[in-house]
Amino acid sequence: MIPPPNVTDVLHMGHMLNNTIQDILIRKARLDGKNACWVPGTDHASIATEAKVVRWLREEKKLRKADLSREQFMEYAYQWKDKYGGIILQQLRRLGASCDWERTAFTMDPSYYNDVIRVFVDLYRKGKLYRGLRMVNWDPEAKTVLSNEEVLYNEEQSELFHIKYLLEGSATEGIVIATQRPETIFADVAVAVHPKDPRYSHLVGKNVLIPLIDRPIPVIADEYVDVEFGTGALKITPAHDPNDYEIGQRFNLPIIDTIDDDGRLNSQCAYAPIVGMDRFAARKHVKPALEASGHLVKIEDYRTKIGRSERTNSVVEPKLSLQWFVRMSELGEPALRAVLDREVQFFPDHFQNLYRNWMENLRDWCISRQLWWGQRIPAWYLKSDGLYKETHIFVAETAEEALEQAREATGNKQLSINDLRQDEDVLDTWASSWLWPISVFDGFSQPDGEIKYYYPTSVLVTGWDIIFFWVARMIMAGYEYMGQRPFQAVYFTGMVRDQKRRKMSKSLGNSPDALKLLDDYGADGVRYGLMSSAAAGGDILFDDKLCENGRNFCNKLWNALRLVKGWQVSDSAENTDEARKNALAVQWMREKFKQTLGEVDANFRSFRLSEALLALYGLIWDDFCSWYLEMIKPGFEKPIDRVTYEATLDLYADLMVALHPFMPFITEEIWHQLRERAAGQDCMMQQYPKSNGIIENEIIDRMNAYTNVVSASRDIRNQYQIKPKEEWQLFVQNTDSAKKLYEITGSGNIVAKLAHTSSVELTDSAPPNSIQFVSGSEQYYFLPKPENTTFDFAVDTAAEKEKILKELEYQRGFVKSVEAKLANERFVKSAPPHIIENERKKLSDGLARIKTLEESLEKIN
RNA sequence: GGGCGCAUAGCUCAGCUGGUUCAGAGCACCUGCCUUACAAGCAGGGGGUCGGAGGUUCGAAUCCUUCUGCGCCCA
Repeated sequence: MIPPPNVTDVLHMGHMLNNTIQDILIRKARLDGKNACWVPGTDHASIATEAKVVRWLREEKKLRKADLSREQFMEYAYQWKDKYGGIILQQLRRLGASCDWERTAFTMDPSYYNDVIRVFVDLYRKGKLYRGLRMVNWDPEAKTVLSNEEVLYNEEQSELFHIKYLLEGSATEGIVIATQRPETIFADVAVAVHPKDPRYSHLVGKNVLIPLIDRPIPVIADEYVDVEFGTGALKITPAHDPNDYEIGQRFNLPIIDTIDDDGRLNSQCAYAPIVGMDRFAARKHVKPALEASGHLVKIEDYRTKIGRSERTNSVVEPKLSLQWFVRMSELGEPALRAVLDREVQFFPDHFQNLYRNWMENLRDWCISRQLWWGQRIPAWYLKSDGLYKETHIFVAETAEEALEQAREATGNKQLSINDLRQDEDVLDTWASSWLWPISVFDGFSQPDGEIKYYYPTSVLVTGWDIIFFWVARMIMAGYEYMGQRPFQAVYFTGMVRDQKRRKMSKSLGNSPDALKLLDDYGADGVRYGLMSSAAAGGDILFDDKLCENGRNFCNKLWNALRLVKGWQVSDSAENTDEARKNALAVQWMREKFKQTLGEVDANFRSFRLSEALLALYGLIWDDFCSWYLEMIKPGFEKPIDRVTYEATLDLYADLMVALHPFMPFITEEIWHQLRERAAGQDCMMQQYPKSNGIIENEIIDRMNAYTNVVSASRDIRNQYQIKPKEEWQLFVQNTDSAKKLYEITGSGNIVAKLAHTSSVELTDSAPPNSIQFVSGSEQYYFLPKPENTTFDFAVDTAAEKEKILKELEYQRGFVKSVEAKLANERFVKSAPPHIIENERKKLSDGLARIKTLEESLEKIN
């Protein structure tokens, strides 16, 4: 499942990471022979898009939203969407995203829109959707509700009033509360203290009187109260503060709403002198009154965050308003169980703790938004009831149906559509995107169609920041409407951060230009860069350097192609000997490939994609390029034998298929360059190489021994400043193990070729003037060819001796620890057999090595 | 206040079921090489005892407890 990006989005780092991961999974699935489907699309993103449209209207069309009708606005909004929306889908193609483009969906497509409405009606009929009070951000100037995003918080200077509420029946005893809003004390319904606060415990349960009006209210105890803040006593005003509202609900307290839509005190306010005044004027008025009555203890200067309307800059008033809610209790239960039972598996799995914590504390979901861009709520009210006082609600998919309901309910057959008013609000964006896995396969309108084939889907890839907004709700919708999970696995990506660990965002301006990155490093380079350090769930600190690695890797791949394609191929008979010698390298490379594929497969199964990529990177760069190609590379201006050449092309092509999910462009290109391909034959449609079959560890160990000898001789060249290309001689002490090591055809050739020696020969005695070294448990001698008398060098015996002594010391310590382990009865008794076996082998290898080292030391002496 | 996570090389991070594929990768650094695929490269090299303390175990970077220092989410 693709998380649909907002229709307003342009490609940024988060999208690139997210979609690269999805593309890797989808390409791998395709190569594994599965019918992989990846539905792309966009989300209408009500708030973000509406804000953009409003700005566009203001700047381009010189129009204000307030001057437009809803219909006009929507027309403009669709115009905007057609012109500027969905750019991101084009940009995703550049990244290589192999979506099923003909399936592109949009959460406001007519059919999708209908699904959302259908679900709303259905939930309402099932009693899982209701209308209730909720605290919203109210702009008293614009007289509109603001979304959280439209409220700007800034520190401002304010005053904290300490006001004494007298205990009922007492002239002196009382409780002092601290508030910034003395004009709201007439809406108070309680005073709350912390249950463990000794200062007030004796007052809990008693009544205190609101100053100036002397209305009694109870003193209650609640954990919410901060003992440190103010006086530790909090006035509870459910109508004018969200937290107070919560406490009021818990204690079943009444709600007294004293402020009208325009910010003026209304008749609910029992203190007559301020009724009709603006809230700030009222505050000014209350101050001297409290002072005169002796209730005002003191006023403190106070800095606090004040929320102001983005549009009018007026101070936002928390206000209770009627909103639509989805009842979460029943929906949440199966969704929680699904994750706990691993019906839906999270990667990394610790996110299920976060999920559980949230799901066990579910609050009902407010799904109405005071916007126009979105699915309009399909609820109608009788106009005669008056705005916001609706007692008759008709929820239906169409206005006609609602009218029908209204006629029936009122018994008035004469009602017309003009007597009804449709709810002005639209639905929360997530109330459409939670249906994505069902709706994109037409699951609601054609329940027996392709939804049957594609649902449940396999994997969802998304950021953990929307685990509640989106993931949890899709799971809920899945069980509610399909009776089963929407996906088997959820892969959580981390956030892309910059070098200072800040989240990359447009407002900070710290996000690299995604398109420029693609230009600079190529899509494959960027994909490599993103993936090489992106373990599931972990944030990635993005650095261009990572993409540089990716680009360099592409370059490496390309150069290897140049090398291989530059070879002349010979079919002549004398090359069969060459082929026999090369067979060892070919066989080794195949085993190594198989071994790595095993790791890659395991990594894919557990979504360790960066591990899989790094395994392939190492295989291709080190094993294939640095070792294998050098082993089989023909001499200057010499041809390569046909057998080895063909085997190499096959290996190379298979490597490209294996790497293809990660770097689709270059692998496709190289795959085509390697051989003539029939039309329609593509790398992306091949079969992923199989890791099955037993791995011949013996050949891998053997090759390890050879490459160690090569490395040791290169080290010596470095030390003695011997030119890499200068041909020397290499002898190995004639022992049973040495004979065995070099009995295989081609083994000596490989070592001699890579170490640039004329050959590797067995010798019974140390050749004079040779440099000794030990590799594995063999003793080697390295010396110039006899004719190369010009070469002037002296063996640094002291240094050689020191090196051997150091190595001896290490090996002896090593053997000692292994011996101690094996002598430990409890170890031998309780450790699994293969561990013990391994320890025994370590011991014998170590002992053989010590023996060789000791002999080597003697020779030097 | 509740919850989640992190601490391993100079930097960014891997390290799965506890055991020589356990201390690893890339970058950075040092030495030598423009070697007839590749200087965006090649060949070598130095560098960490796995945040501190305790415990479980024959055996701990890995499991448990605790402390310290960070980061995030919810309130």
